[in-house]
This record gives sequence, structure tokens and C-alpha cells, in this order.
Amino acid sequence: MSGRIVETEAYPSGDRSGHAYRGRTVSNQTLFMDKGFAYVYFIYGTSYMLNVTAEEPGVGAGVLLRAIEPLEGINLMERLRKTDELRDLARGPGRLAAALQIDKRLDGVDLCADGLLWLGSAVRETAYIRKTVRVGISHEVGRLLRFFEVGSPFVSAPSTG
DNA sequence: AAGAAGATTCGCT
DNA sequence: GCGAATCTTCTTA
Repeated sequence: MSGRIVETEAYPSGDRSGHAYRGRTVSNQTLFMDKGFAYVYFIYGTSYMLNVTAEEPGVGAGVLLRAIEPLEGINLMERLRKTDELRDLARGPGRLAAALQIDKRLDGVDLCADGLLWLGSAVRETAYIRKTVRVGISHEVGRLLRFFEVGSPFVSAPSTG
């Protein structure tokens, strides 16, 4: 299965909302890997979240994948998500992870190598990207670090701003 | 050792 | 629109 990323949020080094803020621990160590690796964690007892590391080794910064536009394997995603509402399959970080069957096994996987999960770059026409404040955090709320494709129905929270 | 908060989602009112 | 669900991690005693 595959999809096109339409919404992300950045958690730079030193950001108080980022998991790397208090330094390296056993659970967030993959966040400190080189660029392009997966950082997966479980939250609220309900949802997995998928991040892509974004800095040099040891720095601790990542990009949260918040929504994708489902492309291939929609049938399988519907089963994993227990809904056949296309728009709801991966609209939201927890839903995205569920649709792609993301769990701790994928923590630390190299997303630039051929494996269970990887990132590709598709040739496509220019998309319009807008940035807004991030969703669901309580620190450094004002920073414009959420990025989404304007007009996509597969984007999660407020698409305006 | 216990409690609270957390990058959310779902179901019900 | 609100609150419960439910687990991991960090803080405080």
C-alpha cells in the first residue's frame, strides 16, 4: 500500500513540544539517528505516531506525518482502519499509522532504503503548501510548523490559515 | 511507588 | 461538543 503525504508537522531540536527536548532516553533514541529514519511511538493508549528524523546524528529532531492521501492498497487500509470511508483512512496521525499498520517494529527503520516502509519522491505537478500552527500541543504553540496541501480533502485539522 | 500528562480517536449526547 | 479509553514516560514523594 502507498499514499501521498499531504500534511506534516516539524518538531525541531530544542522545541519544548518535541520528544527530544529533555534529552536522549531509551524511548526516544531513534529520534537522534541520522536523517531519514522512522521514529514511532505510542500515545494516549490508543494511537501510534510516525515521524521521520530530520537532522544530523545526535541532534534529535523529527517531522510528524499527520495525513496521507491513500493511493495503493486501499482495500487493505479499509480493513486495518475498520472503515470504508476513503477520506477517513489516514486523515490524522493515529489513523495514518493504523492504515499503514505502523507499530514499534518500524521504529528505527531506514526510510530511504528498500524495506517494509520507505519514502519515495513522485514526479508531480506543483502543489500549494500552506503553514499554520501545530495541532494538539501545549508548548511553543505559536510557531508555524504545520504544513499541508491546500485544498486536499485528506488533510486533518483546520485547513485554513 | 503512585500520579499526571500526552504530537489522539471514537462514540454518544 | 465532550468525555472515556488506555499505555508509556516523566515527575514527585
